[in-house]
Amino acid sequence: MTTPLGRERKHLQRALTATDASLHTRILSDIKRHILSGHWPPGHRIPFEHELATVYECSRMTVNKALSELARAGLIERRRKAGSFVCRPRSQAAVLEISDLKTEVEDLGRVYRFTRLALRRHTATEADRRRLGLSKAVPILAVTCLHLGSETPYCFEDRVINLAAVPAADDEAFLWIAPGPWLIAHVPWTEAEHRITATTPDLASAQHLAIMPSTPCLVVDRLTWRERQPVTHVRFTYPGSARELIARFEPSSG
Amino acid sequence: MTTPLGRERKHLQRALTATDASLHTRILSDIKRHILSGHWPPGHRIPFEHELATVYECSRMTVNKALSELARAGLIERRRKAGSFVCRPRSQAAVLEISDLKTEVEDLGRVYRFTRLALRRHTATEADRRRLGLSKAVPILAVTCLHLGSETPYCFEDRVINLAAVPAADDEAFLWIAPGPWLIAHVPWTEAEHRITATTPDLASAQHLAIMPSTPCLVVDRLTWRERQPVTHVRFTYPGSARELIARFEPSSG
DNA sequence: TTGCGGATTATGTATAGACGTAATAAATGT
DNA sequence: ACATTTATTACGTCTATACATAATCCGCAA
Repeated sequence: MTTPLGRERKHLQRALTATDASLHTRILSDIKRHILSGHWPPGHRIPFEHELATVYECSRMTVNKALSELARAGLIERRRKAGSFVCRPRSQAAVLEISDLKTEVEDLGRVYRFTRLALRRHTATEADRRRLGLSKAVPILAVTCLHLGSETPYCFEDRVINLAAVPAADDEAFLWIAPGPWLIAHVPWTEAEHRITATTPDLASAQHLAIMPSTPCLVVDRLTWRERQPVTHVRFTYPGSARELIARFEPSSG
Repeated sequence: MTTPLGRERKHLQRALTATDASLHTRILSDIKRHILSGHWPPGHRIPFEHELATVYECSRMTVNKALSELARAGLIERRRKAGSFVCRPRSQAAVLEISDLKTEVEDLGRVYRFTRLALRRHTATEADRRRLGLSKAVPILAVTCLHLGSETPYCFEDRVINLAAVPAADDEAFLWIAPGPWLIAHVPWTEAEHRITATTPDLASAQHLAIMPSTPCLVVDRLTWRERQPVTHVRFTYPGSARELIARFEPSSG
């Protein structure tokens, strides 16, 4: 029977579940398993909150916590009165982990080193403004760097920094710390947009990377904002052979 | 004063908050704003749950819901007894939205069409097994397609499907529906790994795309599993000029 | 000074109940 | 037959409380 016994029942549940973490975690992974295995196909209505609460002998709030997380993860869709339904998989999405270059190079088992090439402070030219999506001629800092793996050119970095957004960058020479890590440490939180293309390198890149101008290169453009204010634009040019961007996608973070 | 007035106080709160959604949503976005603006820098301890509960005149559970979400989003870190702290930004990560090719082409304002080229059913060769990460010689389906934008070659698709994982694919000719959309509709949920590289195209790709073999191409390799079982491997080859992968990153989904 | 043990405290999990909200289904009137 | 109202239902939010858990703080002793 389902007489409400409160705390007493909770302890019973604990004893039975044992090994696993919390109850709502267990409910969550149970449902996730049903969905991932295909046992509950897209469109299938999963049991109501009160039904699951009865099955797991817990309160509706506990079930709600599990279902809410599944909804935020995009595995289920919840509709009032109707119930909760398994979503159809999203258009393929992938989380592209773009760690910093040091980690990247060292993951390949090579020794990381970078050299700062040019560093120039000036007011934004038309080209700079276009790169940053700015209309005003703010002061900017232009930096170029070469990143090496075991003394072999690995990546050419061409960056402009909006000094109006990051005044502190003006006091930095970027000889001991690369612009990327420095910015991460000094600009609290950012939004970013990445553009990934395959092209032949421009002359400067080809020269610094010591490759033929016809070598296909992977070019990653990153524009970073903070509170809608453009902070920095950077172009990374990798010789196509040197680099693979790897992205993983799983339905949920669990 | 902070006399507990329960429901009465809740209605007062509603009146004050008005415009916005739910209380825990408002608490969440308030805190997020503090972090994104840099007002609360990384490492900063945000107010305790009970403090926020007092400020917002609500119960601790409501604050808990907001803080839990922020923790799951990676904006804050929570430590028992110590409190909740603003995280330092993750190594740059980006959500790469790889929608289906139809949408992709139509977003460029062109008319989508695809043609199926070859379709062959056979047991997995050594090369196929390597592509899928299989050790056994299962039956597979090999398909090649050409995707066009306004009758211009846009992308060459070279795919193998593990028929042991998706037997139903054997009855499909892929003349009216492309393999990608068909699989999404028939394989419920999947994990995937993407590899993105820049290279010169192989002969078949260059020929079908009607480009010079020296043209830099963006190559996207996608390996898809379901419950750890390899489902399909596909290689998309885009002429570098035709394609940009765009990825956006924000600290949280909100 | 250093190491250990207990008190303190913030978060983590769960509950039972309440009311709001939106969408469906049923009953009703035209 | 169709439109409109009403009732039902399941999710959404919030409360007040309880106890678990783990880390820190503090005092005491070696």
